[in-house]
Amino acid sequence: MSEPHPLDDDADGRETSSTAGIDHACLQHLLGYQIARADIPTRRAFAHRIGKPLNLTAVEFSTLVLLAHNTGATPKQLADALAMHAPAISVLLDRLAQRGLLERVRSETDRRLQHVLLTAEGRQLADEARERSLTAERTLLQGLSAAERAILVELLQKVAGARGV
Amino acid sequence: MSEPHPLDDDADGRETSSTAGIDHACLQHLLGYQIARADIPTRRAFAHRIGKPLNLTAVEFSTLVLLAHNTGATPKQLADALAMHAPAISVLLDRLAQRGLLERVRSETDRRLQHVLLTAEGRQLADEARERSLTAERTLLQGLSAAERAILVELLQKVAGARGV
DNA sequence: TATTGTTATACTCTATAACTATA
DNA sequence: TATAGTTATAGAGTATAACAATA
Repeated sequence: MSEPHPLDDDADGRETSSTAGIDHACLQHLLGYQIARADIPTRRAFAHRIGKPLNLTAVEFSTLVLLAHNTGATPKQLADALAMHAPAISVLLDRLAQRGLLERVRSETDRRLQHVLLTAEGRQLADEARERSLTAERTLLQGLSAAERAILVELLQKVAGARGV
Repeated sequence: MSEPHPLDDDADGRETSSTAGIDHACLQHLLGYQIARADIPTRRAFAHRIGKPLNLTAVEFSTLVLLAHNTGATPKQLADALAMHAPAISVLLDRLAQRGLLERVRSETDRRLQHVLLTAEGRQLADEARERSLTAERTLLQGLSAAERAILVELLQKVAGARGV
């Protein structure tokens, strides 16, 4: 996407080679396509800077950061915030608990509920991860000005809040 | 995301209820998080307007549209354009071929290559799908001005072209 | 009767290795 | 020796149903 014109044909009209790219101008205007494409370097940057070194998936990262700022959140709240289903959150929390990063305690006032609490180790990892996320973000968005970054985030928030159907 | 302040606590400092949302301001500035959130209504709109009525996944849709504008593209070119691995494209094309939407013909000049061609039915479905995508796009982005839409697409393209690592 | 959370299960996606046929 | 494409397979992610405990 950084090349000026990544089309197949040369200027003199030579046949398309099998290794050259094809023209995706027909999809460029579609938000879903652009989101999917922007997601690729974003996930790669996450994996490189956070995921692999800290052994965290994207949702594990989000869960830890959310819990660091929302002490005692319930699994249901996490599921809603992360757009995940209850069973997925359940096994996710199992995994993080087994690593000693968090604990689940029954609510006193409503014994159906649990409150999820980070351990000291969990909080430390959450802080480390969030710090790394700032570096990763800078590297990923170095082609954009500060104003452009702010606009991008704002517009994505508008899309996220859209009804869509 | 459309509410002004979707925080847990009421103004008088009442305790967080289990059903209220939690504060994700700590993640709001992260591009990966925003992309993941914007992806949700986008995929929902796709499924509602195109995926279910036309029985197409997002990559199947993209494949048909790409082929409609790049007659005779090779599986490798499609794999590169869609950021998919060769085996995934292989079974994807199998599925679409079995539905009578496309055909694969061996290249005369290099018999390792195939050229993928839409059938009349495939081309018709591609046209129908692309037409529906315009409607879906309008509905999804009705909260944004035309200028904002253009900026959003442009900024996402910049991100897609970023090195990121 | 409704809600929270768990377990079990199935289905899709993705990733890799191993193979063929061509060059 | 390298490339295009296929098959087989394993792994992760995601979805639903069935269940237990509590309200």
